[in-house]
Amino acid sequence: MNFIEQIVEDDLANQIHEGRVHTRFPPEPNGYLHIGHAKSICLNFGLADTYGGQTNLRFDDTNPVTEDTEYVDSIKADVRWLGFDWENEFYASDYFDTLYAFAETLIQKGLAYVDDSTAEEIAVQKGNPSEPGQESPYRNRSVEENLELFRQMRAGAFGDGAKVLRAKVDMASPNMHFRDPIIYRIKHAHHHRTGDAWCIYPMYDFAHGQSDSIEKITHSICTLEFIPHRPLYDWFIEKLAIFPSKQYEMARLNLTYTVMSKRKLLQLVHEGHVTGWDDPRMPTISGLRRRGYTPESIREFCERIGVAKRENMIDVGLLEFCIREELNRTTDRVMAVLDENPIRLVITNYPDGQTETMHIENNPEDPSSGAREVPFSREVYVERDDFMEIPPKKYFRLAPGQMVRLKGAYIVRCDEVVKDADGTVTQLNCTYIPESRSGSDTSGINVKGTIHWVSVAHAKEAEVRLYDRLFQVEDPSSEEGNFKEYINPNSLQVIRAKVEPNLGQRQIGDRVQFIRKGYFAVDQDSTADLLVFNRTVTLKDSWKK
RNA sequence: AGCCCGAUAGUAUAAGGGUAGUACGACAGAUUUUGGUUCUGUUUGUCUAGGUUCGAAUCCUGGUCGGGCUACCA
Repeated sequence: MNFIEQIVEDDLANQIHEGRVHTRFPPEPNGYLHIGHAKSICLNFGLADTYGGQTNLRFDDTNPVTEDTEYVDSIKADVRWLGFDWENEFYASDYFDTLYAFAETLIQKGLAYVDDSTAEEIAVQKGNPSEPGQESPYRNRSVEENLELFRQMRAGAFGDGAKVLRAKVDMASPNMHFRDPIIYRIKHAHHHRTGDAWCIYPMYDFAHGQSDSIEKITHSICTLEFIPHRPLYDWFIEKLAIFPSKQYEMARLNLTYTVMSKRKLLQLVHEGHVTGWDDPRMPTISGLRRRGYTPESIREFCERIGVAKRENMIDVGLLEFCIREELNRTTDRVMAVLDENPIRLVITNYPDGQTETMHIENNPEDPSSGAREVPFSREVYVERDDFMEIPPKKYFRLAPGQMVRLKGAYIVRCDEVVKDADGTVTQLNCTYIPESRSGSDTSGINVKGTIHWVSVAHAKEAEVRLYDRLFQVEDPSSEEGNFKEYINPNSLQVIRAKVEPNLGQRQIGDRVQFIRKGYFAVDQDSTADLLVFNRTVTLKDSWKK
């Protein structure tokens, strides 16, 4: 049980809200969701699920300048894809009237004032953490004057930045957020939902907690950086005498070899370091989806990383473990030779022109998956990596004089190596053992190595995109200089490959295991003529030369 | 400097005063027609100094280290 669940159970035991649990997931629609959001989504929806509560999806859309419906749509699609359904779909902008009324209430109580100071002046007034701030010269305007001014602000009488509404709290507080925080600012900007109805917009601190309260949220979960905001959150709720939602903070997710801030991800997209928010190298939900990750694997990951207050850096290997674990159970095995120009293996004692149909099991982990037919003939492609002219001691693959099994077919022995003018190996002449046919092997020969292959006469061409980590260092954000200096220049390698003919039936999004190579998903760029595969993750490889 | 948060194997995360456990990783072995999977085993930990207590990872105090706070962003 994590500490949040502990709090919920305590509250339940104490009948805090008549045993009601109501959470919310509050994204700002100014970017795509990433794996860090998935942690929050799983926690919030998971809590409601575990304790019989509800979860609202609420867009925190109080800054029209950066927000857009494109993001609203992608966020909804991503949450659904992750497997969650919200009780209500709300927008902070739904509450603009209420929030405005709250502001007037505060003014009337003498707890807010209109300030004509500039941003710079306000910054100076705030002082610094070790010294108290100074009061604004406008701090003691009368209630009537403040009301009048605020109404004029709303009516559009002033330009952007001319005035702000500030809460009157405590300019000497050691908590900087208490030093008369700005709660409304003037922005003559078009809002993606309210259009031009407003020219003043509430700040986060004057919108989030109140929205929670309006929705009667019982447990409002956010990340650690909001801890200093909590006293303010409580202060507004107390002064406004509204439903007492409570805020709890957990550590955000950090993953090795990537960045997780929306600002940085936005840069990667806008500056073309990746192809878009859904680039398979991105830690976004849409990127992971395109990469071949499943919702189940992401939920499993979120389950395993836990929830706590200490800052953490999760090894991306754990995410990979989660997807391998699922794909191992669920995907068909197929053969693909991932080489631009693979080695041609010629079986000299196999009849020219003959084709045999091999029946190869789809998934040894799942007997119900059945078998498929794979054509075998005299010439097959094999991986360049599966041959070494001078092999090290424990090399189980092809080498002069060495025998291997061609997966699902015969055992062959390498007799002769053919090279081109540059000395590059182009062909291996082999002989096969006729009695070693898979499933009816009477040869009595035991080979250590089994390799995959694709019949030359039947092979289909495919494009394969091999992805590696986007960054070369574990924590790009903590390194010297700009994080972009640490982008991995080899994070994407696009190659042509030879694949089994029956792969032509696959649809976009389908996942397979290329035997001995990894898990791959059919990309949306696939056409009728050319399948495109994204490598989701490699297989574990315990072979060390 | 002031205030706030945190500290348990390499990485995460449990243990609510009573045997420090789990997962991932790493290493070793077994099985294997994927050097995959599976199975078995091994490895490594309570930041520090005091205090309270029969007993402290847990409670208290000081220190150390890490992080946050001084946007008309959220």
